[in-house]
Amino acid sequence: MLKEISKVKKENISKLMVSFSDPFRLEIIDLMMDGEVCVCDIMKLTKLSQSRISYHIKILKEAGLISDRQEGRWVYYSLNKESLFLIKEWITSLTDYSSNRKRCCE
Amino acid sequence: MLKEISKVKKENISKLMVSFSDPFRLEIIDLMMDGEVCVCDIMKLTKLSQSRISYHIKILKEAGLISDRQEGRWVYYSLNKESLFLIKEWITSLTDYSSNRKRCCE
DNA sequence: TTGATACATCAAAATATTTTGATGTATAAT
DNA sequence: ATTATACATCAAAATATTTTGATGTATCAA
Repeated sequence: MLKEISKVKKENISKLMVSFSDPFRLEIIDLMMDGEVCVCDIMKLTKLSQSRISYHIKILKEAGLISDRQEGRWVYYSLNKESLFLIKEWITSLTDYSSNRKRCCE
Repeated sequence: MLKEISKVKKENISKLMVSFSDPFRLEIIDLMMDGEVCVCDIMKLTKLSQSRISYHIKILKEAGLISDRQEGRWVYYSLNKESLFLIKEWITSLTDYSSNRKRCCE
């Protein structure tokens, strides 16, 4: 249950969800499904400006959703499976809630 | 793969993610884990103002994350398991991406 | 060592979201 | 009928996020 997940984890979830909440970030995430990509790849494939991409990449990185690896002039970004697993776990805890109806306001 | 998920579904995902992106909405979702709640419940448990709660409820409802059921003066809200399942499916598709590294920018 | 490439960072402007307080509507109890 | 409760809606203000264009840094090639 979410209530048993620590405050730290809850804040992680919150940040991860925010990182998912922008359509352009979803696009970028989409591109990362096939493996590593660099900013120049994203530029070619999305037609977003370089600084705009860097901004969104930063949000994703700070949420812990992606990892980076530098190689010369290029920085390769890829999805962080652990974070995805954390979210999946959380969603699962939501779907498993007890459906006992209870009356309120009485 | 996300690419195979239809545009409509993608937009659903986007809206669902936005609905998850506010800490107060996460709190409200949390409360719904144990079953149905009404606005007055949420007011008592979160100390948020009534209109503020109504606003967030609206976002959650429009994203399809929650369902409502009126009974007299009260409106009971509960999590919509189908939507949660959709998200879970999507996250799963992300975790299943092939990890074949590929070079870019060359 | 000069110039080009890949990307990050910054501040300002543009835009979007959230909050507040007031008002509106429906239900129900007196 | 009148009043109270539960909630929705609205417009304005407050706040947060995103975009833009400029500048900065590191790497590499000539």
